[in-house]
Amino acid sequence: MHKPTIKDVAARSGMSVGTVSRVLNGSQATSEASRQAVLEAAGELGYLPNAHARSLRSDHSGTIALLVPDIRNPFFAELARVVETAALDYGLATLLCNADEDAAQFDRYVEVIRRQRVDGVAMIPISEAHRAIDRVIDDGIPMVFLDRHVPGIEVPSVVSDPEPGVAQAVGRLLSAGHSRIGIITGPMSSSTGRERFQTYCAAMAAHGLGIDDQLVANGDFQEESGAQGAALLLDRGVTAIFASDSLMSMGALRTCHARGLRIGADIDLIGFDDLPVFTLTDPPLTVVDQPIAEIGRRGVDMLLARMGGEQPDSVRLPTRLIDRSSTRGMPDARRQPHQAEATRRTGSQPHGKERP
Amino acid sequence: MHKPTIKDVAARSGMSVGTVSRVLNGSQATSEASRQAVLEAAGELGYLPNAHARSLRSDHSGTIALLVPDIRNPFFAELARVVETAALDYGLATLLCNADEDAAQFDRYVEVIRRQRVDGVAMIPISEAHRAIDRVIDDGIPMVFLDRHVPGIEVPSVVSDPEPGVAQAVGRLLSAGHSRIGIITGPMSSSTGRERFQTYCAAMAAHGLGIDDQLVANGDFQEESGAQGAALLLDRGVTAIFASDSLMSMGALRTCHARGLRIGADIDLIGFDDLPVFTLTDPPLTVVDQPIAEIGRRGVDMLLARMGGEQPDSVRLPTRLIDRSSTRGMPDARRQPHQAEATRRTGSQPHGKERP
DNA sequence: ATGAAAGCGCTAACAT
DNA sequence: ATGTTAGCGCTTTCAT
Repeated sequence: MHKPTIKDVAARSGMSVGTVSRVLNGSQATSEASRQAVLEAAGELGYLPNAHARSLRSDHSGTIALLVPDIRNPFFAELARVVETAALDYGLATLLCNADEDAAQFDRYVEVIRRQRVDGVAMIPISEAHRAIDRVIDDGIPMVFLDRHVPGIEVPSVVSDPEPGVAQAVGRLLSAGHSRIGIITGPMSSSTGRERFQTYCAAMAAHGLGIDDQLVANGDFQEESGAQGAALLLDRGVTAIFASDSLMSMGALRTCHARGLRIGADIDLIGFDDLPVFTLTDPPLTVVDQPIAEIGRRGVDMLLARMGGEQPDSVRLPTRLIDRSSTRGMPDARRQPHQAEATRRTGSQPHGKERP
Repeated sequence: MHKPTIKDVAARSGMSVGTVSRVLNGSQATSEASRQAVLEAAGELGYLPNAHARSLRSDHSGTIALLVPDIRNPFFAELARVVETAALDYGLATLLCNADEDAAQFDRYVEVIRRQRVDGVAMIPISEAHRAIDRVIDDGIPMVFLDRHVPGIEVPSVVSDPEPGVAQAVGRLLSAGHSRIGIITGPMSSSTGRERFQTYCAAMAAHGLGIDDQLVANGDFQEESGAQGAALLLDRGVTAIFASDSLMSMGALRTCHARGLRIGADIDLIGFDDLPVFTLTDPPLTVVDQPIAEIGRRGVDMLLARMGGEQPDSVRLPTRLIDRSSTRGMPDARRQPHQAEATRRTGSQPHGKERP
């Protein structure tokens, strides 16, 4: 019940605490004999160093914080897993900070992060939390942004570039004969919301199509806003909908179902972010996919570089379209949707994120 | 950049560090005058206590660990959110430990937990990690089990009782005319895998139906095993399938789709665990639902009780059937599945977990 | 009510 | 190569 300290190990091994510390940390030279003695004593005692004592002295805690807007969002859950696994590979434990879509909770977690003296922070920023983010920077805690960036804040980021995927999506819809293509946007306060909207506008413009207000419904990345946005757009007579994230895609799906609309026939729908379940929805959903695993992995690498005093450059990773059955250009889709999907799935694993 | 310490606050306020500490912790008596002076100085300095120094001295860290098998599993993601939010309400930060379905990673995290001297552990145990779990207990770290329990380990748990939901599920299938009802089980090494299987057997027996080997496919709570299990069961001529978790339900769904089977007509399917997206699958899925939010909340309450030295009793929370369209007893379901669902959704919010 | 001082477990100088 | 020791920032006696 009493936890052995480094003193106990020293006593048992007949070495001094200094030597014990040195062998345990692999620092400096130690004789093989004392190494053995220390390791044996530590093993027998079941000694585990007290992380707090170590942090207090050495000023690094062996932990990073991951601050996400909403862990229930499958995109962030997946990202959390990638980050946490990559961090553990570097010997770092991850403090999960889930803002739960609440700026106040975001602030509370920033305070936790600062008290806990974490070695680094991987954050999906929300712009309402500008103040709190500044505090982290002022504290000098190394930080990287994941998925989103905040203009005016000098923090390296790894985000995806919506352009290629969105251009393909709009192209897909256009070649299926649509011209009134509505969009359910994310919040304009987030870089992802803005950029997905802008690339959609650009893609439309590239085909000579302007954007009028009738074509855009403002959402907030939550399912409910997707459902409402779809309803709005449908009432305005759009023939195709592009939803800016997975939760809003689900909302749009729900609205179409509720209205008895056949997606891919009566109305076309393309989502943003892929989820395993989107191959099983009615119908399987065509989506713009982003490379989550790579965002997470490179994010952690970047954070480690920052922790090492480097100034890594921000990176943008490309998105791409995954063509399934929610666009009418696939006439057979309604009849044998899953056969087609099942066949395609045996091919290469895009971004390595599909389940085995 | 240099972080102010309690000494800086003491100097600035003209008080001693002892008084500053007392004011900051609200412990013992302090005069109103010194209170003001200290608080003002702390505010001006932007002082935040160093959590490590505090932990080292006072032997409690203000953190708990949450050890989950796989954060990508939506069930655990939701549970993580509930636990983390409840913990924060008590001023506790949550260390996310994602075993990633890997016993070795589970062990590594247990070591992290022990070094970090967390105040408590909320764990979804995996039986292969018996040894690691024992270490936590030996260390005297307060712990509770969530979702699963491990026979022979004396740790209070909050789990759901599959019986009512599974009995309803089997009853539902039986009254739809089935007799060859197959099950895709979870691993028998987990209490949830075992109990869901046992309650299924009991429900079948209650109706005079025995279980032969042909009716059971062994799964491991992962999607792939659900897909394979469904294939196996289908080949053996079952007419209905019960899948023991949400990922395996998705796998079963996938297999049925790939074979061109119409669920709710050619084959009936009931899953375990509800997910928002299951209202949108083809068809909407009938499931046994468990009260995740309550499991998480009561788990944290129980952990706090343990941390306070109490010996709380384990609790079991009931499951229940959510009847959607994947059983043939709903002849209209195939035609207007979502209309029906949409209507029902406007009713009471079961377990408060459906999105608004 | 407050100050002085010990000490939590550890690492890193500084000795030797 | 190893021992000795100061001190990281804080809480908590023990005095006063």
